[in-house]
Amino acid sequence: MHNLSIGQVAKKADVNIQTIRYYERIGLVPKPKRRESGYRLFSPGYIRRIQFIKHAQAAGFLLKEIKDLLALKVDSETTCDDVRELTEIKITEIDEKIIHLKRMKKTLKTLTVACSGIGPTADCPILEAFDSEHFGEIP
Amino acid sequence: MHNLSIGQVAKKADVNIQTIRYYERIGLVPKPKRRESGYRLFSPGYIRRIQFIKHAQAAGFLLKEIKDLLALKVDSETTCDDVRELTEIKITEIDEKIIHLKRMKKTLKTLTVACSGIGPTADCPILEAFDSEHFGEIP
DNA sequence: ATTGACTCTATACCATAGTATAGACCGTAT
DNA sequence: ATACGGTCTATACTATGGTATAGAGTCAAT
Repeated sequence: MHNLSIGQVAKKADVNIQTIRYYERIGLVPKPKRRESGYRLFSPGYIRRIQFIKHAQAAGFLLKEIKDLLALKVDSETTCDDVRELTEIKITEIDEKIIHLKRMKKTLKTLTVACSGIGPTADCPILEAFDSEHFGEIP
Repeated sequence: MHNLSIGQVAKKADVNIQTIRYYERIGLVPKPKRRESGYRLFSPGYIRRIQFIKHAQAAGFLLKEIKDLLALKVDSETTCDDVRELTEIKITEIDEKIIHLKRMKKTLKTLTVACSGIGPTADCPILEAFDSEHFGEIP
């Protein structure tokens, strides 16, 4: 089996048909060949390509960044080090997100501890905190 | 000073004018009074309301959820416990996001370690990993 | 009275990553 | 030959949280 229809690729790569067309539209995958009727014809390598995208996405890369990654892959001028650099930037970004989330969590945790759970919302310390001018400051 | 123009509120609450109109549109803030000319007239309490929204947002709540929070605040039937429940759900969500990010980070970290940084991208272990069928599996 | 700053509405646009739909056309099995 | 399913393009819509713009009208100071 050589050429696959878009439906077959979608099934094998476990993505929506529209997603494949979307990837093509934004230049994330090359334009496939076409039948005379206009139907797309995909070589089996396309499935790998889509899985590559999905894996990189799962690792935290945006489609735009994956596009860069794929460009590096093709460009013989670039080295493995370029890829590693992008990966390290991504790690830093992830670290920043984690720090941010931890800070949010800490704030909420403090508020739930202060909240007895009884009484009307009018006296709720959580809502009061959101109302405070000093919200988020370290006491 | 009693009534403020939208520009004054925007400045004091440190948000964009359009943001205030947007909040009004989605029902996050009540519709303000109007002059005869149609100009909005805000009571000073509006500034607090917008700051409440910004604080809750900084704590990780979506505008939709903040709307719920504000509804609880007004409803005399609900108790402080309802607020705490939403807050605890939010903490759980934040935890899940942190776990997800840590997993992503670990994957990328493993890949950078495997990458010598020298050689062409064709031999890059990071790109190879994204190409692998076993990506993300624990070895 | 006129200028300049402000505000009004409505609409469109940004990023992000798709999904859904309409209406037309194609491919193949019966 | 016709029915059914697949595919085509183009466009609109989803969620999220806004920002930008056009063209009209208003306010206040000079």
